[in-house]
Amino acid sequence: MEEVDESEASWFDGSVEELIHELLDDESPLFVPPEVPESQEAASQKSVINKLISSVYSGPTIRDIQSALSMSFQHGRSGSQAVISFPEGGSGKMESKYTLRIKSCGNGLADDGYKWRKYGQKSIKNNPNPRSYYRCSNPRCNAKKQVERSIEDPEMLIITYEGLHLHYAYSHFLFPQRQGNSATSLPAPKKPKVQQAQDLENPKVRPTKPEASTTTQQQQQQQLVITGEKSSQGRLLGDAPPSRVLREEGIPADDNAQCPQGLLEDIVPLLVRNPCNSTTSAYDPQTSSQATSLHYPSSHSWPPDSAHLDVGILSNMI
DNA sequence: CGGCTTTGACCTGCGC
DNA sequence: GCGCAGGTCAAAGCCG
Repeated sequence: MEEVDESEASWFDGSVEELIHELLDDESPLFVPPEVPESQEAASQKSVINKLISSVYSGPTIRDIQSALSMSFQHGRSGSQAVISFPEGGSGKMESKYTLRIKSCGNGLADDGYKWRKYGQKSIKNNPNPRSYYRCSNPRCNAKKQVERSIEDPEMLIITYEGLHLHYAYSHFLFPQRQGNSATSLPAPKKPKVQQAQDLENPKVRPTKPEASTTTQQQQQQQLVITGEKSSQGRLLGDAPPSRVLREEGIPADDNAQCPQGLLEDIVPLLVRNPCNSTTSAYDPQTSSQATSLHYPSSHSWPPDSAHLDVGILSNMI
């Protein structure tokens, strides 16, 4: 693996445009195979695998991210605000991990197009809100995510993704033609049970009437805040499936909105890319699952009413 | 009946 | 080595 450039690991505290310019220096694909201490044999095996992955993985690049983010901000209407910052990185250990912070005013759930299965919940020290652990329900996929609420802002969801999805997003298969909004195209979520689960994860914050709050949510969507970490190589790293070619450059926003599922979705979740497409819909925040891990509809982990995104991308490299 | 959530127990890593 | 905190397991129960 390449050397860590500590200078790149510092927090970036500027506008999204500035960050994008920074990032554009790097045209490398986002997917970087993890590097861990390993035997020579294992290393050589991994090398072969990496080559295979490289041969089929041709994106997304930082430019793709830029494209997506730009699109998101366009959709976000006037007043969209994005602040991207990178914390100190370079712990030395590479992690295919990134965190997102989502300020939600609805059910507090989010949808990333994947189907998750909850496998644990744990109360965290100094945080009254428990942390939930989810695994991709695809048995061959090692992607995981943790969902917890911020201490400072109970409406803020902190979602940590880890691992790579070795498959397409479920929504890609189920709703390949859907128009822009994953949420609107979804069957109405069932699951009243959610409320119970929701109380668990968010005992203090109770969503008000979702219908009534729609307007407010749309207004709040105008604020988009992204923070995060990037790899010490200046490379964003997410749990992108390694097999999809993504070319968003030159694609009209609308076209892109019609095919929101893709590699980029794994890096920049659906809502980040189309934050405003997911308003007023059949999506009922009150009935959607807290667990985000039932069937596809309820497994959508990005609430259409999310008003505030705080994306952090962790990828500490050696 | 299958798939999922819940939840207590167990495992593991880390700091002291 | 011990204790704590975080992460995972797995049995039980729920739900459609």
